[in-house]
Amino acid sequence: MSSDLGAPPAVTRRLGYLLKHAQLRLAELAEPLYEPLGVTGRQLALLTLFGEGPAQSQQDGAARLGVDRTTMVALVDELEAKGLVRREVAPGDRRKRLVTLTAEGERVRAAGEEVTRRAEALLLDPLSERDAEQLRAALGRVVRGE
Amino acid sequence: MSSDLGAPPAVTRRLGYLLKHAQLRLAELAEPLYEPLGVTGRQLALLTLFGEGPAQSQQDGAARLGVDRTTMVALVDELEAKGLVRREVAPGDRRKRLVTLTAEGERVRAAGEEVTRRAEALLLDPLSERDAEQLRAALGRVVRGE
DNA sequence: TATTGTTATACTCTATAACTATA
DNA sequence: TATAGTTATAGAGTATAACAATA
Repeated sequence: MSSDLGAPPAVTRRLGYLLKHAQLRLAELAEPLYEPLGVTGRQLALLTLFGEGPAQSQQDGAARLGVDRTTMVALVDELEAKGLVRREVAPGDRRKRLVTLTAEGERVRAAGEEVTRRAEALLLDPLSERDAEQLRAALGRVVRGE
Repeated sequence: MSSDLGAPPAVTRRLGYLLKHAQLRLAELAEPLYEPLGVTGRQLALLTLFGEGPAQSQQDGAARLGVDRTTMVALVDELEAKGLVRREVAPGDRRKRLVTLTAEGERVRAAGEEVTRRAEALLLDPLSERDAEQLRAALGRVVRGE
């Protein structure tokens, strides 16, 4: 009954390992599906971000996404180059740039939403409907720290 | 009753977002605790990997960790430079290098194991014991694709 | 003075290609 | 010929520092 008892502290049980590999698997499943849309998963996430609610500035988006504002510049550059978003000077504060979706951007966002749903379904396939919902809820609480 | 109905397709509900941010939060919580040990979370994961079961080659470790074998070279270099692991030519196949923990490496691994437990507990704090266990189980199944 | 966006730059992480030694 | 380890190198992704415009 020394350290040989009990399960070995397998790397594969660490949350760090599990989170990283779940992410890898999701990317593997989703990226091929995104490709026909001409965007990456990250770009699609940005379209989702800027597509919801009232127009947000780059800084707002960066904060919500948890990236630096300099990173956001490059990300928005990509989408703008593809004609999926526009930068507009914010009325009332001319330092800010509101990022809004073009008609094409909205089209891609909607199509991407559907594809994302499919990719997530593939990832969650091993789980029951209920377990999948609980996983999403648990992750949400953990991320929000509540 | 157009697209305004129903919940908005918030970025924060995407699995990609949730997994990434759960990982970020875990890193935030854990890294400060690892610092006194003089290792990063990644290095500790490697110690856990090579500390369990029979001695594994670099290639074995790379496969289990899901990284390239060239990446593994650099990772093992770091640990070797700190005197935490040794490379030994595998008896029976002199191409392979078995990675084994030094006494000091074993000491750090054990201390790190404890610290990891604490960091994970902090991350999972919002969840009940049972929900936390279900989260880990669900992630495990999703990662293994079963 | 502080904030938003921007650029230049550097750092981390990771992989691909080519080499050496073994098999 | 094929595999394990290694090196050199390049590509993502990200951040820090410094600057311009605006508040």
